[in-house]
Amino acid sequence: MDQKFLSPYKPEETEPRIYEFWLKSGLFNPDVCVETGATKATAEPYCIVMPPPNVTGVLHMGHALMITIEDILIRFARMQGKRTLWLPGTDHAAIATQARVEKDIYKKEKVSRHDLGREEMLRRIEQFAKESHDTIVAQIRVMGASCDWSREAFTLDESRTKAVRTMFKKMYDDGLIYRGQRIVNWDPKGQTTISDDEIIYKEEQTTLYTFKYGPFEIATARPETKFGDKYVVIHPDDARYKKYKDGDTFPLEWINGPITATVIKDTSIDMAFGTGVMTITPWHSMVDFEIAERHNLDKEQIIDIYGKLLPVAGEFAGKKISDARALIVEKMRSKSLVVKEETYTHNVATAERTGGLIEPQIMKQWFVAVNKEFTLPLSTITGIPSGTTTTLKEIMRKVVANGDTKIIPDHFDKTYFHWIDNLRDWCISRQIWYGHRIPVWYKDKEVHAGVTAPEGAGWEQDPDTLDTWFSSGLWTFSALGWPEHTKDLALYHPTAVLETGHEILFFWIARMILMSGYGLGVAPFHTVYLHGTVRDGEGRKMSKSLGNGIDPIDIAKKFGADAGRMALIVGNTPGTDTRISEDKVKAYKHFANKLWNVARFVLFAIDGVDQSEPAPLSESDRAALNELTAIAKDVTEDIERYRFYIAGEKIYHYIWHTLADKILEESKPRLSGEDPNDKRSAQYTLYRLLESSLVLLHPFMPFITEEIWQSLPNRKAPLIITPYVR
RNA sequence: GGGCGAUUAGCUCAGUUGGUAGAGCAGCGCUUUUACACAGCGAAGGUCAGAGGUUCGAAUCCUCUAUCGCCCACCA
Repeated sequence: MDQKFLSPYKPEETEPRIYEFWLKSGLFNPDVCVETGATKATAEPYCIVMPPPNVTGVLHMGHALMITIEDILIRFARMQGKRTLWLPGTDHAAIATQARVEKDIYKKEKVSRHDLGREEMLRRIEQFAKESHDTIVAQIRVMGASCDWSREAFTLDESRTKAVRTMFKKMYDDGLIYRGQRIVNWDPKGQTTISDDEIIYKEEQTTLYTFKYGPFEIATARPETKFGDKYVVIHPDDARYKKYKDGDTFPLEWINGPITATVIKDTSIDMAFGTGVMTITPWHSMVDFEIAERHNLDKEQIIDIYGKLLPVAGEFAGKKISDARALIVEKMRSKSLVVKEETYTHNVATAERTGGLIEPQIMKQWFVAVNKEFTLPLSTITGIPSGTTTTLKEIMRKVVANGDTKIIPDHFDKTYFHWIDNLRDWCISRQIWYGHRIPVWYKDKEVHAGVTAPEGAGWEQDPDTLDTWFSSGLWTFSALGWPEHTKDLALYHPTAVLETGHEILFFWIARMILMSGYGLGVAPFHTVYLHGTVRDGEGRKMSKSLGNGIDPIDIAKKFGADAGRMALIVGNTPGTDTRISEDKVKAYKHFANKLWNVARFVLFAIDGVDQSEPAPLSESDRAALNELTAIAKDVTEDIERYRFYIAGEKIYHYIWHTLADKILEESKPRLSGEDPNDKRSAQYTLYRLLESSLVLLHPFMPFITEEIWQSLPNRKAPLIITPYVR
């Protein structure tokens, strides 16, 4: 017996060594598994494309949970003999990464990206992204992830750029991508548009002013936008204003002098709010914009992209809106137009990345039309046969509704449908520098969309970049080599499982379904497994400001990655938040040591002899072996049904409280007893039970199980490719 | 405002198709017995948020109420 078993288990010594052993074996690569005969070439393919972590810094425990679940699925599939590929990668995360680097640079050097220029700024971001990437890869390795590093992809590398441009052109040619004047969420601080999903609403206390507006009274929290308001909107059923007809005009005295206003009747007005009358600012409000669109009204810009007032504001032109508000109210007072001022609490839209106050603007942007009909030439999507006319929205809906993709836990499909049904056209252009530049070139009135720049001089590329979710949406197939017809793509797509946090169901999962459904005519994955948020011991979200974040590397150092993995998995049901504390991890470190000592005992008991030759068994030993067979079957079924939280616990419980506490104890007198047959039966049984336990536990605690496996007598194949059910 | 989920032992959570409640941690008592004190053995601890209903039988299915959490939308 190896001397190392005489002292307690040391994960910090074992884990890096075992990971190196796996890397050297090449067995993370399915092609190597086929070459060495570990996997049959004809075996069923099984693929997970890793959700690419953002290269914005370091991984947190949420990523650790993701890595653990996926590694369990992957190791389980590989041990079942499937042709198993786990493809790792990272995401450039355009806005998030640029904002992070801009912040760092400003903190250190007090300069903005505009001071540095596009080229230098991009150089700095790429440098940061590379360092962050290396950190992330190191963290993923520490967790024991058995992913194929030879296939690693990046959402902004050459191959993925080609995929993005190919998809853009295809959608453009199909009329699904268009450029239009539309109201967008403008972040004056970040100087970019952002998507609806990147907005965070913050509660704010402000003053609600009621102004006299001709014969009406109107309420507003934003006096500084009111300069151009020349439409007054009333609900058609509002009895108080029956005498005013749609289209009536009337003169009135307004902020900078007399204007003429027009009455508009629209059912979107809430009669119960304030006076039931409002004026609209279509250029700077989503709701107002929609009213203006419905009635074909004029739209006028009041505020520029830096948050300053335009000449329409007269004497206030050039002032920042934050400074202008009080001055405008003062002027309104002097003209006796202020009727009422009251304290008012409402939510203001802010940008998730920069914290800037969102100012809606009408701008020329690129959009993906989600309701526009087109013909899908080749499709295996249930309910959308090849050659039928459909919409992107319909694809997103049917893939989930008809079960091509199953979401776990299933109650999330309600949330998903709710989102799909309220979906508007997707604004995909961003005014930032880091990311995929829009593959469109202009020359005078000519527009060229393509994978490469057009021939000839005088073409200028669109300065904007694409929403990062555009490239993420292609991930399942771009990572496998699309648009090239690669062997990997044919073999591994659609992928088996997409495992991620539920907070990106809309951002990402819906868009992957859109892209794969549209581009390839298939659902990108059979199953979506959504894990919950990992919280600290007190139930708080882990964050930098609270300082309660746990680095997976620290956990691995202190308790072992195996223990960290078990702590994240056991009792953690899909879609539900989980708490992680050092106490819980410590418990599984103890378990690792328990298993270590079981191995020590068994190795000692078998006298260093290979016990794989069957022996005549006592009745109780036969029962013990049968019991384990039953547990193995049970656990296999649990994993197949994505119940890792219970599978892990069952194996834990078996090893500790059956194998160690009962079987081991009962074997002691038999091992030192007089009956050689009984001793042999006990030895064989102990050996078999240990062996099977290691197999069962391997997907959960890969390091220690492989380490012990390697110490068994006459061991040839690594545990990582040993069949799961024997 | 709309939607989703949760409420089970002191704490954190399981409980798969309905069959008189389970685990870890903490705590209590005993034990340093030659695999392990990162341990063993033992005991204790819950009217399963509340009310009503379906059923031979409900933590589990249905209705309502309360509390908490999350997501979406956002009112001038």
